[in-house]
Amino acid sequence: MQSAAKIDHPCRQCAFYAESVWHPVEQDSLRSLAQNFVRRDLSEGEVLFEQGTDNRGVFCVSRGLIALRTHHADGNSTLLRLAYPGEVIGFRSFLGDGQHQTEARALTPSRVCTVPRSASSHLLQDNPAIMKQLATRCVREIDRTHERICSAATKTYKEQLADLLMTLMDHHGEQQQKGQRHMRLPLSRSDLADLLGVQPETLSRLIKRLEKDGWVQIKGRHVTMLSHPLRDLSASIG
Amino acid sequence: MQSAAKIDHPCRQCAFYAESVWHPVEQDSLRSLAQNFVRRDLSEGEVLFEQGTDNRGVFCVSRGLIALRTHHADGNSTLLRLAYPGEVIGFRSFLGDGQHQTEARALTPSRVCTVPRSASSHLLQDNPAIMKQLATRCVREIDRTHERICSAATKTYKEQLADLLMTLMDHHGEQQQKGQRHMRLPLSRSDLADLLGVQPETLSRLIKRLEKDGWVQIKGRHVTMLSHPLRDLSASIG
DNA sequence: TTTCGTCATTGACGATCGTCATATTTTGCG
DNA sequence: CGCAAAATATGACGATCGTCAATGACGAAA
Repeated sequence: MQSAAKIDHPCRQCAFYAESVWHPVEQDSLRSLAQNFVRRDLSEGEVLFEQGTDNRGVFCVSRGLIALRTHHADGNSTLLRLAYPGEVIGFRSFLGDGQHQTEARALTPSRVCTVPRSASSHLLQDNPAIMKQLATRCVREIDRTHERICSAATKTYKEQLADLLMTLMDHHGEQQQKGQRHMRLPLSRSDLADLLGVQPETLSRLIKRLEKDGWVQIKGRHVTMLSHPLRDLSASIG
Repeated sequence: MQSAAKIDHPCRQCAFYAESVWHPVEQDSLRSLAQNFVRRDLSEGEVLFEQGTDNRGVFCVSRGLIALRTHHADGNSTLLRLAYPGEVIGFRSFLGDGQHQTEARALTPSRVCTVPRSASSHLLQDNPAIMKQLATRCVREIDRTHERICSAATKTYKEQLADLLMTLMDHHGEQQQKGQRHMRLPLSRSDLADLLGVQPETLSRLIKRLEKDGWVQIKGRHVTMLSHPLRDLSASIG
């Protein structure tokens, strides 16, 4: 854990900071909250918090990609969701029983803004505006899980994989040339399969099917896809 | 909408009331909140709120069973979740953009405690203790959706159906005699299939398989199951 | 009671998925 | 550069699911 960076706002990409700009009325309390921000950089594969440990605060993803995973009693585990930049994680245990029910691991080199529980719990707990912001985060996560349920009920695995690849490309796409976009895939095949709820062998065949359609090319962790047509894939595939 | 019942606590089963007992420190604000409770009885099939309408408050289910469903642009719809007694619904749109993204329909004759938005929005919005309660509701719903994701990833449809039937039996089981429990199934086959994410034909075959195991007997809406063995079904089925 | 419409079940068949086994590729390290 | 371990891909096969079509059961209204 680094020492707090108290000069200016330590995390301009942080959604908390952004909202303090959008809502000037609440700015004072949020500014004092920002004073307690701690910036932390995570290397690839580094764990932000482990399942079963005490909640130490609320985290906002600034850069990179964080995977939230639950480990079951039988040794298996499930990749619950990915946290992209701008999203807040850790509020579930912060508002709940105080214990992380998931493990948070950086899939790429990442940066998070930490609001330590010790330093500002009273500020978070007793301030209705900030409580509402946290509640809004919860609402967004509920929306996301609802969308996921609808996706699972409506779309095929092939479409879901296409959607996932497009979202990843939006966040991790590097350069764009000759109508193609490229990225380094931040997830392993196992993680991709886990996220879709299929077996790794099935995922491999899903990838092959997408490649046969010509929408995308995946070799190892190198992903290349056409810029525009893939955008319509989830709608066009029957 | 009925007129408010202001004598005593109108809804003793309501979780809001229950928590006001558990946390005496917050009792005053919650008692004044309870003054605004409106009790509303819903007949089977009646709609509590429709998708796309403005949020009119927060609802707590006292009795019965409420189905939350989203209608998609293509005419299809997805049954997102069931709300059992003690659960709070409507807070998503209350805390969010103010518009219901789901339709709430009573599957059985039900009773809900309504906290009208107009009467108590300031109380809900400006009181950190109540905001935290609402946030806690959000956390619980996130937990439930996470469990659902894990179930979908881990269990077979057969096990998921067994789990669902057991949960329904816990809430709607009527009498218990000779080691058997009985209930009137509160959901149609289509709704059951929707909740599991399968087609109605598949659900019918899932039921047939459960019946062949001898765990349960389902004729129309009449469900009879053994009291104890089914409890272990989800663990024993390989 | 009869009729009609809706809901539920059943059958058949093609497509997809899970599982196991085996090959191939990639990755990390010496 | 080369090797070993891990990750990924492929093949085969049984089980399950979705789809379409047809049948059967149930309830509401005449």
